[in-house]
Amino acid sequence: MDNNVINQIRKLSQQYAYTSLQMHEAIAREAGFSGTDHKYLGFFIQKGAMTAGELSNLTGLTTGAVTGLIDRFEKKKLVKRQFDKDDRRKVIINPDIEKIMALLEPLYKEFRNKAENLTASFSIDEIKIIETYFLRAIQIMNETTNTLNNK
Amino acid sequence: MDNNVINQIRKLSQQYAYTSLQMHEAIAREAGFSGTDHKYLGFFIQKGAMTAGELSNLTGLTTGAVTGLIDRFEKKKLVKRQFDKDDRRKVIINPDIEKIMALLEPLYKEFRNKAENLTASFSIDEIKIIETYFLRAIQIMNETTNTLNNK
DNA sequence: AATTATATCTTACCTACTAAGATATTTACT
DNA sequence: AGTAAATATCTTAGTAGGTAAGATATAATT
Repeated sequence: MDNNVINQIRKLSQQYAYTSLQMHEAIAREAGFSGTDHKYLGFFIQKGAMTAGELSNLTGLTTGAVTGLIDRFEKKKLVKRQFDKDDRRKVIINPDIEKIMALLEPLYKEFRNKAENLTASFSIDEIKIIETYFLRAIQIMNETTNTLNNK
Repeated sequence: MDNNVINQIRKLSQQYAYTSLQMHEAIAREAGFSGTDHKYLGFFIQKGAMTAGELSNLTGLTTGAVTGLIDRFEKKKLVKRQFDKDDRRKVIINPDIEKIMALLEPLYKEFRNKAENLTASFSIDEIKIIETYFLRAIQIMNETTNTLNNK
């Protein structure tokens, strides 16, 4: 295959990832999250309740850092700490999904509408192609990350 | 269009961006960059030489933070400070692209090979579709970011 | 020549991280 | 059961990298 085509896709996918990061940072800033906390908000929405230890594993942060993270979110009443009934050492982080959503949704709305329109502008067959690309690319990146992290 | 299809693409694109971020962080860690410096390496590769002020604008960091950033990169001999001949206030950051590449390339190699194979597994027409999706999505995200940043 | 503007650096302070150890609880072993 | 070891989270001390404000050096303006 033409190298230019491959290079073009490579550059576009890099740019896509970077632009996405920029947008998420802008949204987080507007929502009042300083620094890197926005990176962890997604976990609460995707995974729902989890223990502090699980969050530590997911994020790669030390348990001390997770304690601080929960403190900051709790102060904003976006999550609540609860002790596990069966193992009272465990701290279950209970996110207030509705509140988090209510905070973020207005900021995502513009993007979401446009993105939906973009998707809808493709045919089902075309979407299948995009889906396949995403799925395989995600797989490849995960493989690379795992290789590096287990070195 | 079917809402499930649209939702699926939305989730995949989110996951794609997040997975990409994870991979870049793993690569940066392996290359010996602490914290968030990896975010700025791309600027040097893409833009080449630039002044400290330009970097400050590009990154959104204060000039003080940029001074520290350049110091850290200079200590690793990945960039050099030079004074502008015509305006001696200006500090030109001269990246050693070859050295930066030599540092990163082995870590990207696995991913790059796999990504090229992935791209090559699609037909030209299919690639055009993926390209179009990326281009439009990038545009939409930039619009959203700009809207938020100018609020 | 004096004033103002600009580009970068310095300083003081702050936030969020890590590493190591403290605390509370559970599990395993005799 | 009683003791030791393991586990989950929190606390503390130290560090890195950020901001805001002001210092310094140079350039542009009047």
